[in-house]
Amino acid sequence: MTSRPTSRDVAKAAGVSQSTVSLVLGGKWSGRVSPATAAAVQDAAERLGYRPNRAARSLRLGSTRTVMLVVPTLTAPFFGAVYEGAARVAAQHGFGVVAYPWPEHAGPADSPFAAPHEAIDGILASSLAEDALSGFAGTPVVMLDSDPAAEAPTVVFGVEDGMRVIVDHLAGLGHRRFGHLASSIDQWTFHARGRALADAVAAVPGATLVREDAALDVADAKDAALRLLGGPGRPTALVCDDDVMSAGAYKAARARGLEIPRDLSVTGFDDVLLAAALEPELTTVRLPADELGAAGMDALLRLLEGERPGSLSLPGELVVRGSTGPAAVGAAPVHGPLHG
Amino acid sequence: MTSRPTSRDVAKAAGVSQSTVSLVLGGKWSGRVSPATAAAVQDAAERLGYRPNRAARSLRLGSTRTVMLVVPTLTAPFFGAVYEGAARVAAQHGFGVVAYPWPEHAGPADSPFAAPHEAIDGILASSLAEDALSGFAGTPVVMLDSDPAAEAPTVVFGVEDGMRVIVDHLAGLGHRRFGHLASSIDQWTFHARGRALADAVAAVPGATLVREDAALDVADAKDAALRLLGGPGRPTALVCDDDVMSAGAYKAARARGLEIPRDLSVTGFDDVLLAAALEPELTTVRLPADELGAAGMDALLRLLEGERPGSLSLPGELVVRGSTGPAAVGAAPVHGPLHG
DNA sequence: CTGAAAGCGCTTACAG
DNA sequence: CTGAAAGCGCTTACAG
Repeated sequence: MTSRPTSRDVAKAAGVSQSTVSLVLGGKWSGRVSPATAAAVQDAAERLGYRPNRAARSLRLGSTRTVMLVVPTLTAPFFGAVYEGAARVAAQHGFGVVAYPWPEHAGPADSPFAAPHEAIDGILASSLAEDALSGFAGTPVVMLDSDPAAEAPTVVFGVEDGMRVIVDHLAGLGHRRFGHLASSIDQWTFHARGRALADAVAAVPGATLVREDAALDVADAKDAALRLLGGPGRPTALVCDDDVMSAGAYKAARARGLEIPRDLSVTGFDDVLLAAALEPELTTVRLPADELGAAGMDALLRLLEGERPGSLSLPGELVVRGSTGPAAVGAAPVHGPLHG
Repeated sequence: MTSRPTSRDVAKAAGVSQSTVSLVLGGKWSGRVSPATAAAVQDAAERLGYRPNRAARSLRLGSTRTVMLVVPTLTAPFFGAVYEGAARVAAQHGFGVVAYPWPEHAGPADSPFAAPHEAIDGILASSLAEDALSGFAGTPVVMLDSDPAAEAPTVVFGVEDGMRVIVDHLAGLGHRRFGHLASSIDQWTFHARGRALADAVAAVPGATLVREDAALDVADAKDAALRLLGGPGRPTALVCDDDVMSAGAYKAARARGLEIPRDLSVTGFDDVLLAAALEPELTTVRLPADELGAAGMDALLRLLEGERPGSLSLPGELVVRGSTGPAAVGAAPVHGPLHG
């Protein structure tokens, strides 16, 4: 046999009909096919190396067993990990995952979905605005890392807890003057981080917070950090929205002649490769991106089966490395609340 | 009409047969359908928002218009860029791309391909050993970033030129004692880099080269760099196989009290995010990963059309930043060839 | 417990 | 220049 065997070939080999093959191989034979026949079918299928034709099945069933993962970019290691987690779970259920990078600046108009829209059963969307998917009404969707108040089921990180833990850590080291190196990207997670940080700092007696916004790249973050470190009463701790921004903070510190962590503590968020590559290594909150993808795919699969999955929040974990240390007593002893 | 329109619906709306719709929409109507009829069909299709059902087309045609991209990991930003380049070109031809991360340690046995094998037309494999795809005899394949001597068409980077340019740059700065921080990963590109570096150094009169191997992570690279910098007559320039390894070299330098680039020059390879995040910023060779993906997909698409695409080499580009500088005269003036 | 038949939506010879 | 028909490989009522 030169070409791939079909269910008809299996039927012939097992001496049964095509329907019986379908029943047995689809696992729906209990009480409908005799065990002996079922065994014969399974044996024949294995012998011939039979694998069902997905196109035929899709056509018949009206579903493609393919879901689309929409991410801002695949170039950030974070989203690569989301994909891997999602694809792992999908594969266990016989689903494939097609990734679609959707850059922030692309509107629904120039959507890259034109083609694939037809060929998917559902959408997993990560770190997108709620209305970005407006063209997809009717397609089941699960939102990752975005506003849990949305209609669709969501899976997010507990960024609020993450920020709280960072502030606790820094406050415990004696820091009271905080700077927030904030992402200017309009995404739920960054809004949430900003709010959580402000709340956490407000809960520390005598603590202050100043904030500068920057794009998610090293150069821009450096400029913003420079501003943060410029004035009198400069922060003794810089809380960054993201590890990449921390790299900018490091550069600004060096430019100002500040040594980390002696003169300045810096924290990140995400714990990507960068965190361990920096010198000193970065204290940050580890966000399990692959678990985000896996949990999201799990929810989407449930949704496709008619269930109504609830929303979920995955905890981050503080990883203390070398970039945080005791607040230098008397460092930059200008205005701003004093403390012992 | 509540469900998606089919070609039959379009036919009815345009007052023609299904065959005519297929001919017109498939662009095969020149001289077979009158322009007026064709226009009517196109109009009806647009009005109804008709989009062909891919499953049905796949079943009929026996091809899925889906290709698989196999990469070692999607967590490295490099491979994310390869995917984006490949997916862009594929989309222009109505093809989808499914990514499959295939970790180095996974043998053909525990291949994740079990399921998707059936549903793809071709394979784009990046940075894999030639025999990794042995289970896929018969499926058209294009190899990326791997041995051009393979049977399959390949697209690679001109790593030899890249190494040569690095050595020229360093030699021009007066360096003669080179250290090679080499990747221990068994991939063509690293073997090629190693050979090219050795050749280039051999072409510099009076130059020497020592080598240490390490895994592609910061900590392991640091240890190897420490060994390289340990002995007498230590290298004045460290050539790293990869930007990540350079981060390890930086740490080793600091641990040894060497300042970059005053006491030690360091170069990377790839030019990923990390290169600009390090302090000082890294001199490295930029490898256009998205172009690799795009060129590879282009070749694969040709292959699927029956052409026989040739192999291709994409040039890298030296990006000089702050990590390289003049060799300190008299630095570590021990044995090893002397020079003015 | 098992089989014959219909049909998912397309494309492509084939007949007119 | 246009249409009727066949068939890709499945799954699922339906009949026995």
